[in-house]
Amino acid sequence: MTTIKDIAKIAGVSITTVSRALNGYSDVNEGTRKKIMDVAKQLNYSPNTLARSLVMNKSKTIGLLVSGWKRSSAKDNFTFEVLSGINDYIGTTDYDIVLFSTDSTKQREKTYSQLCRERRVDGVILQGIKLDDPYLEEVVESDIPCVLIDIPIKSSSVGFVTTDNVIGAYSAVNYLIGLGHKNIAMVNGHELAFVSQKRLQGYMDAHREANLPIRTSWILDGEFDEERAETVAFELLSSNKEITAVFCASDLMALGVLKATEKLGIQVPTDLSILGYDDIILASYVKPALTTVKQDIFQMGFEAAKMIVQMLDGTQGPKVVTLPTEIIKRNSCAVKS
Amino acid sequence: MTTIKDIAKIAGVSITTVSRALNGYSDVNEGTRKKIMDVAKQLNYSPNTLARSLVMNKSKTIGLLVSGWKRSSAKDNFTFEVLSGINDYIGTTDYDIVLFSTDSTKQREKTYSQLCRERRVDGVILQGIKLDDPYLEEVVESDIPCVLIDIPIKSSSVGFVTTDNVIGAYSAVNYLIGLGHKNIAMVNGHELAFVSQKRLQGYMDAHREANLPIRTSWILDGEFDEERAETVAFELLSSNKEITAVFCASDLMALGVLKATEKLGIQVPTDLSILGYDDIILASYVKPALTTVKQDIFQMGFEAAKMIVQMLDGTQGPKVVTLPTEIIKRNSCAVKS
DNA sequence: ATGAAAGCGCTAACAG
DNA sequence: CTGTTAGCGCTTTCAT
Repeated sequence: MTTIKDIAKIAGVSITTVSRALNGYSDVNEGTRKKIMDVAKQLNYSPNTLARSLVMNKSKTIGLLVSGWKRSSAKDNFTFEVLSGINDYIGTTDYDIVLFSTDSTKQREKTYSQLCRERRVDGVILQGIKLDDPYLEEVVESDIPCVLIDIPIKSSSVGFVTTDNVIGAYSAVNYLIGLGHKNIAMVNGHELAFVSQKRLQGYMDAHREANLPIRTSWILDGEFDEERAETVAFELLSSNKEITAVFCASDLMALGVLKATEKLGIQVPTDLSILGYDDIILASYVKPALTTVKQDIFQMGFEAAKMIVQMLDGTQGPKVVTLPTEIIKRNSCAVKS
Repeated sequence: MTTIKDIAKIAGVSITTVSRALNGYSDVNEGTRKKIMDVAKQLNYSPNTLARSLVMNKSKTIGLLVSGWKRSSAKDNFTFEVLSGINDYIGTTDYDIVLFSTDSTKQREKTYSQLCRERRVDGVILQGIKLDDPYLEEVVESDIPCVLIDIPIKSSSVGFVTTDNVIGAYSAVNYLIGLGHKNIAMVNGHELAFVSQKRLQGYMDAHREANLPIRTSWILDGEFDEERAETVAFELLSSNKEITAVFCASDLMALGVLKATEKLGIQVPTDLSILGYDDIILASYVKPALTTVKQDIFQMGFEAAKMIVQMLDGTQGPKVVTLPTEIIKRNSCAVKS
C-alpha cells in the first residue's frame, strides 16, 4: 500500500509538500504539484483515512444506530425508507455511514457514548429508539452531535426530525367525523413512543372540537404490531358494535384490524371505516386499499442526514424539522351508513 | 477524551502495561491489571479504534456496497432483507459495517479499490451490482476479501452467496406444466443479471424435459421493473392469446403483469396463471395472492456476512453458498382450463 | 512482570 | 514555496 512517504521519495520532495499538494493547498509550486499528482496516480495512491482521522480528530463518518431492527421490520418499510433518505443525502457529501450493528446483548454491555467514541464517529443519527431507552439519556448528556428521528430532544448538540403528528392524527379523525362517524376507536402504538402520544393528542383534539365524548376504553395499544392490533381490535369490535370507525397509529396495525374484521364478518368500509398511518407500500395494495395519513419517511432520513452534516460542518441550519403529512384517501373509509 | 496515557499516569505504570492489561494479555500482574481496569472505568475510557486500526493495519470494519440503491427499492424489500441479514450476523461479531454511500456521480470518480482502501475496510460485501459494472472487474483483481451476492465469482479472496436459480425456475415452470400449461411465457429481468441467466436456463430445461417448444418471442425482459413488465406483458398478452401462463423472474414484475391482465380483462388465474419469484411481502397481500418461488433473502445477507467474517478471521468456511428455494403456492396459478 | 522506544500514515506549526 | 520536527493514540519488539 503506497503512502505519501513513497510519493515523497519518488517525487524528490518532503512528505509535507506531498501532503500539501494532495490536499490542494495554495502554497505549492504548480510544477511540484503536478509532479506529485502524477506520481500519486502512477503509484495508485489512496490516502489512509484512518491516519488522517487520527491526527485531525475527526473521522468523516456518521454513526447510524437503529434500535430494534428486526427482520420483521421489512413489512413496515419504515427503517428502509429512512436509510434510503440518509444514504441519498450522505452520498452527496464526503461522509460515510457506520452502521452500529448492535444486537440486544451487545447493546447492553456497551454504552451509547462508548459505541460512538470507539469508532470516533463525528455525529450520530438515531432511529427507532424508545422513550425509555437508557441510550436516550446518554444522548443528551453526551456532547456528540446527534439527530433523532421522531424523538423531540433539542440541545446545542442534538436536533430532531419528525412529522406533524398531532395535526396528522387530528385531520384523520376529523375526516372520519366529517364522514359522519361519531364512535371512533383508536388503535395506538405504545405509551413510550413519542408519535403515539402526539397522535393520541390529535385524536382527542378532534373529538373535543366536535364535542364528541372520548371513551378511553376505545383507545387501545397495538404495540405497532400487526398481530397484536388484530387481537386487540377483535376484542374491541366484537364487544362494541357501536363503533363505526377505527383510527390506527400505523398501517401495519390497520392491516391487523382489517384481519380482525374479516374474522368478525364486518365489512370494510361499509360497516366499519379504517384509517391508517404511514402509507406503507402495502397500504395501496391490500383490498380495500387503505386510507391513511402519509408520512414522507424517505424525506425524514434525508433531512436527518442533512441536519447532522450541517451541524458538523458548522453550517447554519435548523435543529428541528417537522415534515407535513397528508391524508391519502383510498377505499377503507366511507360515509357512516 | 481519555487515552491510555492518562490511565498510565494515574495508575503509575507505563502505557505499555496499560495496553497489555486492557487487551487481556497474561503477562500482567493481576493486581496491576485490576488497578488499571479500575482507573480505566473511573476515567470512562474508550479505546480509539482509529489508532488501533492504524497500527494493527486492520479496521474491524466491513464495507457494504449497494449498487443502485434507489428509493423505489422499498417495494421490493430485497435490499432491506439482505441488510437485515448482514446486520444480524455482524451484530454477533466485533465488526461494524461501513455503508459506502456512493451516488452515481461519486461512484464513477472513485474506483472500487480506492473506496475500500481509503476507509481501510477489512472486507466488502457487494449487492445489486450488475455483470457489466466496472467495479466487478476490480473486485477480482483486487485482493480485498469480498463476498458477492448473486454474482458467481470465486477466487482466493472472493466468494459468493446465491440461491439455486436454475432449480427454482425449473420447478416453477415444471409446476406450471404439471397444471396442464403448454404455452408458458417468461418475463425475465435483464441479460446482465446472473440470476436472469440462470432462471432462463431453468425455464428452458423444464421445457426441454417436457418436450415443449421454446418460443423465444415469448421470453421478454422486464428489467426487474414493475412498469416495464406491465408494458411488456401488455403487448405480449394482447397479441398472443394462446399463452396461458407467465413465469416472472421477480414478484415485482409479476405484479406488473397482473396489472396488464387487469387492463386486458384477463382473469387470473382462470384465464392466465402468473408465477413470480422472490416472495416479497406484497406477494401474499395482493389479490390474487401470488404463487411464487421463495428465496430466503435475509439468510443470503446472513450467510454473506458470515462468509466474509470467516474469511477475515481465517476460519474455515465455504466460499460458495447456495441457498434452496421453495415454491409457495397461492392463488395466481390454476389448472389450465 | 514492566518499561523504553519505535513506528503505523498523516497533518500542522514553525523555520527558512 | 519547501523542509524539519513533533505528535495524534495505540501496539509491539526488545530489553531489563
